[in-house]
Amino acid sequence: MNYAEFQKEIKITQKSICRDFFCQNHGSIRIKKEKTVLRNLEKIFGAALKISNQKGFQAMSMRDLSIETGLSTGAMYAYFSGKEDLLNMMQHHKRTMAMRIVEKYMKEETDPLIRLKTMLRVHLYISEAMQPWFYFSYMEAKNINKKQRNQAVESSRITENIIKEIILEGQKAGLFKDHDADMSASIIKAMLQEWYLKRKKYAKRQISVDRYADFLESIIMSFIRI
Amino acid sequence: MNYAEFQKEIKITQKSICRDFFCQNHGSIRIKKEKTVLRNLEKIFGAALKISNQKGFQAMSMRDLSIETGLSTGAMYAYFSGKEDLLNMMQHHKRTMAMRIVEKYMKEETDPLIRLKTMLRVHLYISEAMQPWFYFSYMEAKNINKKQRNQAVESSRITENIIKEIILEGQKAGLFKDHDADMSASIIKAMLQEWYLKRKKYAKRQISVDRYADFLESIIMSFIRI
DNA sequence: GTCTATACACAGATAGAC
DNA sequence: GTCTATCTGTGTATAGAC
Repeated sequence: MNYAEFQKEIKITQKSICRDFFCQNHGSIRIKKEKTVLRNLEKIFGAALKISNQKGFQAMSMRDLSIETGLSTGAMYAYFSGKEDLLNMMQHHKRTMAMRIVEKYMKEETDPLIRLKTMLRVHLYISEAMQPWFYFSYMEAKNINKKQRNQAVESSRITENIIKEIILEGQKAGLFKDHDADMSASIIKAMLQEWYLKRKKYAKRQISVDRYADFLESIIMSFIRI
Repeated sequence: MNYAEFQKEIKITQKSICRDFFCQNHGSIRIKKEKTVLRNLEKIFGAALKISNQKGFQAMSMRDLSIETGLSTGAMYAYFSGKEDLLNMMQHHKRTMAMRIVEKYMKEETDPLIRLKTMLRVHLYISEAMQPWFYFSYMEAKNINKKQRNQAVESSRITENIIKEIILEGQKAGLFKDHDADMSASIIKAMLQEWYLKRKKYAKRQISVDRYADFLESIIMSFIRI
């Protein structure tokens, strides 16, 4: 699998993300015409990600957002009940989107070695397709409410546990070295996060997500495999 | 070298950090009595790091800072000219402190293998001794002014280049595998950052900086050494 | 040196016209 | 559905007493 294939299969676009969001949240959105909602949600999410990822969500004013979207501040409140609500909505949505895709792909394999390799690629490719969302989610995690934060911590723990379980299976099967599985999983997750946190740096150096994935795979294999 | 030894040799304390700061900045601080300045700078920096690292620098109000330090808002403005100034001061100071220590240690060795190992430990140990500063510096990097940001990018580039140069030397000496040195350096830096970015997680799991250093060394050696 | 009181700019949010 | 106008709270920063 490479990124182009992944994209073709999943088709994560701004529009699909918004459609998905509308299906799950049409209760709390005052506007009812789907086409209008999609058009404006795309503007709002896009603008919020752009401004927040430049200077932080707290530093983004509703006026900033209004200018960037081309909507009035009044109009925006038809799509969310307040600034904090927008933040929580976005955090929640990123999580559910990402989790759903991971689960779909991870169910298909059983061999630990292939599972590990697949897992690496799926995570990298999702974070690439939704890079602004992942960056946002990471940098703004401090500001969300307790309930959401617990969910975020839980979700991150799950990701790490998936990696850990694969490593343990590999060790049991005699394929992997006897490293501390907890620590290995942590480090691997850090290397995955590096991709979306420093994406600009890699773009400047013209390193594609596929090349990054290949490199990661090679170094992880060299320290984890017997 | 372990962390206890490092600490004994360097003695990085909040007080030493503030004394150091005062020596370099007494021009821009209105108060002149050193003892008073040190006492209050320690309060201000401590409080600013605590609150910012909880909810972000932008979200921290001067009133918050005033309550946490026990100083009035008026009094604080005797130590910096505005909130933005405080941020830039802190960013600048973290950089110079860290850089100075790294340079001191890195000049002592020539063998690439030992240089790499030393470099790992020195970086981890500095970031441990100044963890709130490192976390702050990373998370608030977006908000600083252009001049400071360029310095920050430059400083980060230098760190990465030091690692890269060591790897290239090791390859030339026939000690290291022929991996892409740029990528390897990036990944190693990411693993170093992981320590201070997720320090709470490791504290909860009772993993010390020494154990983390040992683990990092072992996995880096296993993928980098021939 | 430090405090209290306050200026005044700007934030988020809403009401009501269109 | 969207806009304009505006309310009200909170933010940073300062002036002047002590």
